[in-house]
Amino acid sequence: MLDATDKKLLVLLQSDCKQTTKELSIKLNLSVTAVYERIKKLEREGIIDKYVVLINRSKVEKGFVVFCHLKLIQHTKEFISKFESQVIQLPEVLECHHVSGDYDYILKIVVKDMEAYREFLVTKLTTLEHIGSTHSTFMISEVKNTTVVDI
Amino acid sequence: MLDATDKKLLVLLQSDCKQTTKELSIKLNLSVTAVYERIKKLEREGIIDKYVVLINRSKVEKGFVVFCHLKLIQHTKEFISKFESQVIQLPEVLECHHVSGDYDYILKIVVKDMEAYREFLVTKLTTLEHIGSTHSTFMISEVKNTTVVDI
DNA sequence: TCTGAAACATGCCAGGA
DNA sequence: TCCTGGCATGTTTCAGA
Repeated sequence: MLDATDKKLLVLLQSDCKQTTKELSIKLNLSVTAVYERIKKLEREGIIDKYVVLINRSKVEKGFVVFCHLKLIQHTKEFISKFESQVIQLPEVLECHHVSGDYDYILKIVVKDMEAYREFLVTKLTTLEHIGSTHSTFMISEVKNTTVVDI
Repeated sequence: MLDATDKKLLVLLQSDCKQTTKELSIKLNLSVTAVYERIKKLEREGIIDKYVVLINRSKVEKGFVVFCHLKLIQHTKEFISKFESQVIQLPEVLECHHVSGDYDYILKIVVKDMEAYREFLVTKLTTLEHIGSTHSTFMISEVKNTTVVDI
């Protein structure tokens, strides 16, 4: 399993994966090779999933974030899997979570502005099959948004 | 501004930032140096925000995701900024969005299991000042979760 | 599982078109 | 903004503890 050094390493990499193994080795009091092998192990085990760039959405005209709560008209297996396979295809939908409660799904949608969202709703989202109702909640400001999981 | 090559480059880096500039140069039909300079430009402009590792939450005992809708008792500037500065400190809270609608905030919280969430609610979240009410929605399954913004 | 050194690949900076 | 070339720096492998 993960020891304290692995956990520390994961926190460091989650904040900045461009650090060299040398920098990491200093922070962890290990040799360069030791760090290298620990990283490879974490990759092999699938704990490290991927290395990605995070971009500044507001600088590429994607600053408008909407949380859309959505209900299906029925909860048959067929309707669910049909809806899910279609929603995955939509690039505006960054996240789709099947959830408990009044609504079936919570979607996080990113577009340019309100007009683009209206267009998305009308031409894309509500044209999916089996959708009962939707309820849109608009983001006013982003207080916190991190990908770093504290282990 | 961003030309088509920049956009393609950003999509590639958002999916995998460990690709070498050589690999990218082939995919983009450019020289290694040209790719290198475009990346540096995107970093300078702040469009590329950071390079991070994404981990597999379920493999590190953080597979339990909760969306918590939260209301403040009042909306004075003081209460808002106090709440926001405190919620940022909580490592279990990956996201906190100030939103329109019935609730003031939507939080995305990641913990080990229901018991850990109960503990978090009782000892951390509800001890913050000025909180009116909360409504927790539990994730049943993750249909889609990407950081890639289609530009 | 760690260390240290050696081979190899890549990142990065000139200089010029 | 692009290319070619070369040096510096990084990654990766391997033997040995």
